[in-house]
Amino acid sequence: MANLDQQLRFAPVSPVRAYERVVEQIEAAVLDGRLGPGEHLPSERELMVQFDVGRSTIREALRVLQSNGLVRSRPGDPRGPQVQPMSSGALEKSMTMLARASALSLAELVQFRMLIEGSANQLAACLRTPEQLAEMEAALEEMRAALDEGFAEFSRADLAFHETVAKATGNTLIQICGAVVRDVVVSLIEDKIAHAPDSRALMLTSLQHHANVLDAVRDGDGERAARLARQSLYDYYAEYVPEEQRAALHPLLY
Amino acid sequence: MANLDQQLRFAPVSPVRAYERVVEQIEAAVLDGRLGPGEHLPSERELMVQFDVGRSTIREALRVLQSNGLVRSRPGDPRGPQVQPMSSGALEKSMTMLARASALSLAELVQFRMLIEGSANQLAACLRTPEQLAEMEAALEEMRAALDEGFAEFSRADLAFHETVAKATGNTLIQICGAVVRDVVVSLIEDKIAHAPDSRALMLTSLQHHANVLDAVRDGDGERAARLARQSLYDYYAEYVPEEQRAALHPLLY
DNA sequence: CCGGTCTACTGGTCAGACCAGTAGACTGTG
DNA sequence: CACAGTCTACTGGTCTGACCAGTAGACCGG
Repeated sequence: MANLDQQLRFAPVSPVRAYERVVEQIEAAVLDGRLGPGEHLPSERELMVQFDVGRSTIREALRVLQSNGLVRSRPGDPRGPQVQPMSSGALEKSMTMLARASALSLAELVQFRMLIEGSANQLAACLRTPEQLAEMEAALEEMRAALDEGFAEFSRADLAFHETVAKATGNTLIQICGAVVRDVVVSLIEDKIAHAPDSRALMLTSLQHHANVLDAVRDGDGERAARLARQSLYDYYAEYVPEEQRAALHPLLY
Repeated sequence: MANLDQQLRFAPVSPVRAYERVVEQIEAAVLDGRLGPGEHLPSERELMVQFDVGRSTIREALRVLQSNGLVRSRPGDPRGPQVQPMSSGALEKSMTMLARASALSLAELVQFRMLIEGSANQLAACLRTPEQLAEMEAALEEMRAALDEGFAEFSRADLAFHETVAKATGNTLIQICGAVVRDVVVSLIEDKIAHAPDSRALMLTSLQHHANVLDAVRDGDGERAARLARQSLYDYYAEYVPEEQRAALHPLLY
């Protein structure tokens, strides 16, 4: 009896639906490479005889696969559903969902962004190619040009700059996490900044900060790039973070 | 005509399917908090009159939502599909997929993990409460106790230790991203390590590394904790990263 | 060679049916 | 009164069969 309590614990059993079996098989075929990007699955009516299930079952399976970005159905295509090239779209979507739904405080988001973008700049400073450096210079120039076109335009150019840096790291996860957390932070805060009394002054100091970071990247000084990037994020957002949570951001400024 | 070429570029038009509209609406309701975890949607037959579509359309929408982890349908439940608490399951799944399809290299994953866990230790060193420090000590003790219970058990204790550190940062995103990337990295590599000729030696050095990191955390020395954490991850995983990609990890070791 | 028509398919949607499973009301019993 | 069993009115899972709009490719007339 002690055995039954301590060792022989059973897991709850859940019925396996037919459409899940279909998903599994197709998923496995794609992941094993038996079905490469660009290739086509049989039509729904053909799949339904191969799997020996009804069309609705096939369709539900295809819906799941489609929402995971593995296949795409196009009405009228006589070749059937097409296997899509691997993309990080699903990852980005689920990450955005989590960030938007789990009631994250601004402090957490800014802290995370400081973490990601700091390291991104550090890596970019050490790993960038000359072409990538040129892209960053161009992105900074875009920001300067957007100064007179209003805050919205400037903000777009700002995001583009950060994206260029992220791309230079060569790390997909940094790009995705960076993009997601940037979008969420901006969406939480843009109104307040746009209506700030001296938004032009804000833009100017922001531009200067970006220029300083880019200098460090140009010099290949990863540590300085990271420090400056974190510091400028802090300067930009700290005032919107409740004072009692602001201390959590300080350990990242060394 | 120059106008048409340079400015008036049209985007490809894609028909919006009915089930997508249904997904959008329910998704929005969940994200806005109008529908909280644990609450129930109307039954499929009820939804089908509310949205004025057929049942198959409703079902395909629910399949998508279910595959994204937002709702769960249970046959026979008279209350209808239930909204699920937010979980990182979908995120983990899509990241695992990408990794298995080799759209994510091990180098990227390890690099990202070094980044996250380095900063996590840095924050934990500065922000931890005495209780959290005690939890980490306990987790390390668990690892020591697991030394003789085989590699699988040791690995579990290892992951638990990292989770404790992540929790001490107080940052949800760090916890989630950390957990996901840890799981993915481990699942990619565990066989190779478990069958290593001297897995006990590996465990011993790993234990020592963790103890060193914990020392730094105890001292409140964030920078040292970060450096040690990154270094030990590098030492642990570098040999499995193809040599030509290993250089991308070095900028994080300063 | 080329623009239009035709045809045989595709996926998207709907209606209706059946089944197995569930929760909660109902029942008869002690 | 308490409680085990039955009943009932639902639920979601699946299948069938139908219709429509859209597409690709064959076919055709110029």
